[in-house]
Amino acid sequence: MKYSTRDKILDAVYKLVYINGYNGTSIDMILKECSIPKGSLYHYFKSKKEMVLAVVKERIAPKMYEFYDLKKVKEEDSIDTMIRAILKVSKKEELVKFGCPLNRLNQEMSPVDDDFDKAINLIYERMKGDILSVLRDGSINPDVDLDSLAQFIIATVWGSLSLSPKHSSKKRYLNTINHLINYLKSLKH
Amino acid sequence: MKYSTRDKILDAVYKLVYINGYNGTSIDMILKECSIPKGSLYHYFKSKKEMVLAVVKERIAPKMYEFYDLKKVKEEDSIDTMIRAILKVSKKEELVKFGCPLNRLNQEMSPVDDDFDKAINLIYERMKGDILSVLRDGSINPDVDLDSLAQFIIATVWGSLSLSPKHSSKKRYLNTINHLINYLKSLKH
DNA sequence: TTGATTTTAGACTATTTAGTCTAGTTAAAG
DNA sequence: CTTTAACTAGACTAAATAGTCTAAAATCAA
Repeated sequence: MKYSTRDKILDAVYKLVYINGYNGTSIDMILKECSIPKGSLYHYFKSKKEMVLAVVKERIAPKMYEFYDLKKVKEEDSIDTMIRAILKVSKKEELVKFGCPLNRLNQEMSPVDDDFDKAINLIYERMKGDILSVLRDGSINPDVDLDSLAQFIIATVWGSLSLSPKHSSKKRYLNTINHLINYLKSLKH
Repeated sequence: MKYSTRDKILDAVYKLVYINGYNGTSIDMILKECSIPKGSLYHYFKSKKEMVLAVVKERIAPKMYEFYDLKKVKEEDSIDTMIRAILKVSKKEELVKFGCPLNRLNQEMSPVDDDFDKAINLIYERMKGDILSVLRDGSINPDVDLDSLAQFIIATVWGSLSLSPKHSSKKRYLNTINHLINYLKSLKH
């Protein structure tokens, strides 16, 4: 299994854009990071934007589905499944340290570029759908609106991860998110 | 009361950086936005970075303290005060549309620049302190950790505001944040 | 092996970037 | 009115930016 040039590029761009943002990452930084010449880069991608959109689809999306993978943490009770997924996030060091890569790019690019907005929202909607389907076949108090609850869960996790990157820690995340867990427990039927 | 050049610059930079980010805002964009020559800009600020740091201190900070101003919404019960403050956020159109300006800049700059990290964290800590002092003289269940609760409130509000700028609305914010309000109510002693 | 295709290589270009510099203008202070 | 200081004006510079282009090298199919 060889490590293709295209994969090398996508990995480097993922890493650099995650930390420096889209506008904070230059083509030269990317070339240096993965030691390839410019010709190769523009052989695989027709522009910087196309390249980063590819990263969204081929790197960020799978990571998001994996981070919040609900099948792997399935419990008998749907609330317990959610709680396990939320706790599992704390084990991903990069998430705790730098926040959610999708949320970061979303904040930078969605207000100024429709293509990013669409690509990112697609992932967001699927995540929300995944959460919803877990919540639906659970034992949740029937007068709770599940759609807004799914949204609330994502918003709270993202928000907790976004508090001051430099001073973040697993412990801080767990302390914050503990309130979400308490709330979820209170919704059990 | 005259509208000084310096104020004009700070207002323009606030607006442009809010939407386009630090790296997405060029000096030329700023000059165009407020129709002043380059010489004036560099007369008042020695660099782009100094200028945006001034915006953080003189524009973003006051706005944050105002957005979440707890004195103006004071109720008898501290939980009710918090709830009113959280609901008041929905009335600020720019917040609902583009998210929290402090959080946006924080995500872009804190991981890559210590000066921004410090300036932003100072504001964050003061906000947290303001919230804490309200929570403390209230009727909250004594085994609730107030520090992490304050953090949870900020994280949840910021997270709710950051969900897909383009598709945000007052209604969506209120739906999401309603779960936070339910949780806060459940903490009453 | 041969011929075609894909991939690498990096010099080059046009534009944009932050920031400098000097001369001119306006306002304030005496 | 005069002198000094604050401010405006924008041409200019050096570096960085995204992207182009042509030629060479490696890979693949016959």
